[in-house]
Amino acid sequence: MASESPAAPEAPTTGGPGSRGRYPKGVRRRQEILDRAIEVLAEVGFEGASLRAVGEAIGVSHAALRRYFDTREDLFLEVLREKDRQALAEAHALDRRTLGLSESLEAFASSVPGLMALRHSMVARALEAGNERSRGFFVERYAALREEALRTLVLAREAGVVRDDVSLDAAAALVIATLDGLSTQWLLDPGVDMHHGVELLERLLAPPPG
Amino acid sequence: MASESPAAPEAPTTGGPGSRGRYPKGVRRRQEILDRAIEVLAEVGFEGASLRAVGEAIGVSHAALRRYFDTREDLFLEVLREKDRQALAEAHALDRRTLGLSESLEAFASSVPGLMALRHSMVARALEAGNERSRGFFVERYAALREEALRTLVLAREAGVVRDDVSLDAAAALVIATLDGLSTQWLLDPGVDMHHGVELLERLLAPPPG
DNA sequence: GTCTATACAGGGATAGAC
DNA sequence: GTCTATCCCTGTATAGAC
Repeated sequence: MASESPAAPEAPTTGGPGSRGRYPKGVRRRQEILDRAIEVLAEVGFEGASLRAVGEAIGVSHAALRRYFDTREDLFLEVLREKDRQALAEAHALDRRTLGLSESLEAFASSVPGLMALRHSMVARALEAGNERSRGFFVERYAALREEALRTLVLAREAGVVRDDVSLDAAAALVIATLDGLSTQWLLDPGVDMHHGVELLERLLAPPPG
Repeated sequence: MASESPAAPEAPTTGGPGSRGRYPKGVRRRQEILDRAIEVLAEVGFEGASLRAVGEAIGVSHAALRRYFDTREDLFLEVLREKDRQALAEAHALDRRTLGLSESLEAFASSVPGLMALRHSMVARALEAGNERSRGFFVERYAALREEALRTLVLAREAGVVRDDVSLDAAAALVIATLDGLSTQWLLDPGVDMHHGVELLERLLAPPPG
């Protein structure tokens, strides 16, 4: 039907002109590559994922990757962003009237090992000076996680499963930190039982039976 | 006095023969290099610390570094190990009859930003396949941290500041996870108040006033 | 517009000179 | 014990094929 000639491109998905991969065809291709990259990254993790290795696994040259992603870091961030989108979509189906930390735990740990290692590596990069993209991404991400946790905690308090004398803001940061920290320990040593820790926190947050 | 000729070396510090840097002279030199490396790493972090960059800052070639440390990863692990030793020595002076999470927090965050980023990067590496040295180091490290936390919790319970109905083992993992996770959030966004989170956990662990 | 081919600077690891 | 020279791999950049 409609011609896709460059003279009359369908509207770019974002306002920024001059960028690459903004027009429908390129957008589709970019998404294809991103999807494949997610699979590859899940397998090989951060270190094994040189642009050349990823490109070869996908069937393109490493230079082609950089047509769609400005930099290696960018590609990885997009992978994590996409994974977050998927996880969020799944989470939306969950019941929110209990604290549901254990469920959050599932979502947290559900990521394939490779992607968990990737995320950890990217957080580490974000902490180094001079990686502003990564830093911005994770600052926003953790802020969003805390907000999400806060919403859950508000509902949980209304349901009567959270003590009245705790700051929900502080509790939100604590919950995220717990999931984060316990998953690190568990990834290092599967003998560490994450559920014990999570259940403990859930119980500590609950109001005393009296 | 005593000759230091290779024919009659003073006893190696460890039993492993054939290793490098085992004899007094080499041990001293190795410690010198390690001390300097700690300073450099604290400044430049993980990414900025190529062997060539570290070597240049110290005044040796990158090849010389590898006389004392098998690999770059090895050098970094030794830096972290040495830092842990120092931190442990300082911690021994602390009062153990309160939970003292805030104090632990200080010790935790006291590391220079560069070293915190370094530690994070090395943990990330430990999670990837094929980095057995790093993995082993951090598996042991977290186990030691949990043990230390457990000892503190036992004393704290005797002092009456920890609820009777919580598993101290689970609490130990939880405490470490909290310090770990909160410090990540704080490093990313200094607007996050770690003390709030830590105090909350301390209060949640405390027995109800009734 | 999309991709390949190629060049470059810098990395860790290694061998051999002194 | 330390250095220089070298190897192969990396991310990044650019030129030009189609």
